[in-house]
Amino acid sequence: MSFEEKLDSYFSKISIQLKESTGLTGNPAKHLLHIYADYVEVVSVFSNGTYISVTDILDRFKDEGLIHQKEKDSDQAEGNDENQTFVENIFRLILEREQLYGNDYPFLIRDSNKIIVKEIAELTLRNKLYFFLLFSSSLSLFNLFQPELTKEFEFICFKALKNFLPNDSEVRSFGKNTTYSGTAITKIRQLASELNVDIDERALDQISHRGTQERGLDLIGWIRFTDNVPNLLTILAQCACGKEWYQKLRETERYNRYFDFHCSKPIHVMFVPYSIIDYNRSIFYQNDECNDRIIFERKRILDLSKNAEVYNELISGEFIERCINAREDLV
DNA sequence: GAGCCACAGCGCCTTCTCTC
DNA sequence: GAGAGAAGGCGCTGTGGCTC
Repeated sequence: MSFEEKLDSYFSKISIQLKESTGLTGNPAKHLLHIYADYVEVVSVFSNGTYISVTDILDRFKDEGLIHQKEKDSDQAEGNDENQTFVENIFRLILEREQLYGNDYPFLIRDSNKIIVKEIAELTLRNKLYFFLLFSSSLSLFNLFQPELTKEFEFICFKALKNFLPNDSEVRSFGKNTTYSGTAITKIRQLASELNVDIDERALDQISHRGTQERGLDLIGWIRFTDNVPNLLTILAQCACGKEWYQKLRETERYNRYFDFHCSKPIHVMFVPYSIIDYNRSIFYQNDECNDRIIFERKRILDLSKNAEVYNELISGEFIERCINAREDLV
């Protein structure tokens, strides 16, 4: 199916709904408020110019089975209060995002309990980049476009890592957008040659000789010296859009065994499209998952996307434009 | 084009933890 | 201690890229 056909198919019967597989249905997971906030933002995108309120989201959660009716009437009043507080907390988080992202935030908040997308004419490229990251973190809602979103997320991360490092540093894509070719072993040898590092042949021998993909490394960046000693500041990066991104945190460590970095250990980093900054407490949500890693999440990626023109290079841009202009019947 | 591999999502099952 | 929900493990499926 071509991209155009996918667009037509998707927008002919559009429906935004939390699926059981997201792990967000059942009872509300209060430690995943940031994921629910993403969902509210997505619903708002499809509301086509109308405010989405706390009450709208409460009704929606009831319809989707996230919020259940209590068996006893006596428990229902307490349950209603809990549900109201839960959704209000989501909107409180959204309000924090408005402060955190400033002009890059593509939504307007009114009275702390209503959200709407900015007027289409007022949306900047940086606002649209925010949408791209939001949709990339909502793959379960946009399953049909998963290949485009994940591939282009890696492209955005490539640009962000380039901007993060000094001008004369080197950044390579080793994942879906790679310029390296051949089997995984061939690609790793090419990379080792560029880095001027020795290879641990025994470790490399553990890789399937028919495997072609990157073995957990999506991006690599390093800062060059003019000498030829492979004692470098090296960044090994993994990009992940899936809800369980934290399970991929250690994948780049394989390269500690493949390469002999002389007298130095590379820095392992993770790029995720999620907005996981807890603005008030100055920590990450799910911070227990990210030990010993530098995380580039939605805010940091957006900040590092200094040239928002990169949005115009995205195939997904057409999808995003259609989303902004779409109206979901259920809202 | 077939076959292989990697990735991400999904569903089922088991185990663990918490609440009553 | 029982029951419910959460968490983790495992295998399957669909998709896409690559080699042969």
